[in-house]
Amino acid sequence: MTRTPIWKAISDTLRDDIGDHIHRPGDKLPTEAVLAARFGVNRHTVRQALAALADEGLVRARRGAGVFVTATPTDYPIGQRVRFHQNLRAAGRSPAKKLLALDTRTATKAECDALQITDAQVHVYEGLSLSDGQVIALFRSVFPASRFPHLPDYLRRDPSVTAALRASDVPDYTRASTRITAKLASATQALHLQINEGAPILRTTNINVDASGTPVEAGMTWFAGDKVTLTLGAD
Amino acid sequence: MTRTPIWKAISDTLRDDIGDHIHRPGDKLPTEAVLAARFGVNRHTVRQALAALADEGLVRARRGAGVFVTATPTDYPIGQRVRFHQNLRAAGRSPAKKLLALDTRTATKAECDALQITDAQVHVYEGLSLSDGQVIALFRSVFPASRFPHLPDYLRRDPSVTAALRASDVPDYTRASTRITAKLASATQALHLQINEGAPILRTTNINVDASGTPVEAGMTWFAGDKVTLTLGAD
DNA sequence: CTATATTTGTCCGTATGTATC
DNA sequence: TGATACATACGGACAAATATA
Repeated sequence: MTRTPIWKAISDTLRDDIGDHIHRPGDKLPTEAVLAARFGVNRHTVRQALAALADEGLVRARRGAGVFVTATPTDYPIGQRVRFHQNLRAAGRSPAKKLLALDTRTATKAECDALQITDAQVHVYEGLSLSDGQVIALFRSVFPASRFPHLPDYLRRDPSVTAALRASDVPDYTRASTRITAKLASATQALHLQINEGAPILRTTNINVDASGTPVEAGMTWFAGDKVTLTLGAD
Repeated sequence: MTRTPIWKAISDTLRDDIGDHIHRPGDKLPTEAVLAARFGVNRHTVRQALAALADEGLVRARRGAGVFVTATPTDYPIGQRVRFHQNLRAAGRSPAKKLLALDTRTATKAECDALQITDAQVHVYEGLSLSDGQVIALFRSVFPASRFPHLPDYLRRDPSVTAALRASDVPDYTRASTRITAKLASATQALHLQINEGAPILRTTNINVDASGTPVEAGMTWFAGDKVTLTLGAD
C-alpha cells in the first residue's frame, strides 16, 4: 500500500472546495505562492496539484493573471419530477444523450418486481448523459415491452425518455422512488464515464410511474461522483 | 495498476445483490459449489468472497446448513423531515450515536453562508451514527452559537439533535436542502467508519431550518457506501 | 431414532505474479 | 540481480454440523 502523494491530497482538497462552491466558476484561486504557504509545501507541489485539476477541466491557468475556476460539478436535482434535459437546462448546462444500446429481452426477476409485471419482455435502453459535452452519467432503463411496443423506434429517433413515453400515450410520469448508494467504478464504467477505475460513483435506482401509479420505467444511473452533485430541495 | 481480484469481484456482486434485495435477510445464498460453478471459479475463491461478506456482517455461515443473509444495507430515508432516531426505528433498526467532539469556534466563510450569519461563533458537533451497533455514518453539524448558547450542554446529556433543539425552543425543524456526492474514504474517515481507505462514501451536505425558515443547523454526513442506501419516496 | 446426503470448515498441497529488500 | 515474503487462485481430502428421508 503506497500512501497518497502530497500533490494529490492538495488537488483533492481544492476539488472538494470547488465542489462545495467555496470557489465558484469564474473565481480566481489563491496564487500558487499563497497555496504553497498554506499547505506548507513547495510551489512546484502546488503546481502539480493545479495541473491535475486543469487536466480535469476544473480550472484554467492564465499566465500573469492567475488560476481560474472554469467548471463546477453539475447540480442534478432529484425529486418528484426528474427530467434530464429540463434539469440541466435549468442549471444553465447544455444536455445531450448518447445511445449505447437498445434491445429487447426477457426481464430478470428484479426487473419484474420493479415494474410489477410477471415474466415478460422488456426494452433495455442504455446510454450516456452529457453535460456541456462532458460525460456525467451512464444509465440503463427498462420498460415493459408489452405496453410500449414501439418505444425503441421512438427512442432511436429522439433519445429523450420523456418524448418517447409521450409518444406512447404517457403524457406525464413521476418518480415513485429513488435509492442512492455509493460505489467504486468498475473498469467498463470507468471507460464510459472517462474516469479512473475505482473512482467514486453515485448509483441511483429509480422507478417512474404514470398518472395512475403504474410503473412505466425502472432505471439505474451511475453518476461520476466528481462531476455531479445530486440536490434535493432548494439550493 | 493491479486489477481487482476475482474473489473481490464476486463479493461485490453478491453485496450488490443483497443491496438490491435479490437476496433478502434470512434467505439462504446458493451453496458454495453452486456459486463456484456459476462464477466459474474454485470453491475456495467463492469462500474468500463469502468470508469478506461475513466479515462485514452481511451474511452468516452455518456449517451443514448454508450461508444466510443477516443484514441488508440500512435504508435511510431523506426528505422534508430527516430524523436519525425516528428513521432508523421505523426501519426496524436500533439507532445509537457516539459523541466524538463538541466545541465552539469561529465559523468559516462557508458555514456563515450556510447558516446565514455573519462572522460569529458556531458550536461544532461531531460524532458517529450507529445502526444495530454498526457504524454507518460520521457526521459534523454546526449550529449558530449566539442563538443556542446552551446547546452543547443539552447535546452532552442527550446526543439527539432533535431533543437539543427542542430544549433550545425549536420545537420543529425541516430540511431545506440536501446535496449528495460520492467520495472515497480518507484514512481518518475509514478508521471511524470501520471500512477500508478508498472505500466508497456517500457525503450529504444539508441545511435544516426552523418553522420561520431560518437555518438552525448546517450538517455534513459521511455514510459508508456499502452500509447505507439513501431512499427518496416510498419503497 | 437412524442412516444418508448435503453443506460448510479445515487441512494438506501446487503454482503464479507482485512487491520488497 | 537474486532472495524472500505475500496475496491470489486452484485442486483435493476429510471432519463436523445440519437437513432430510
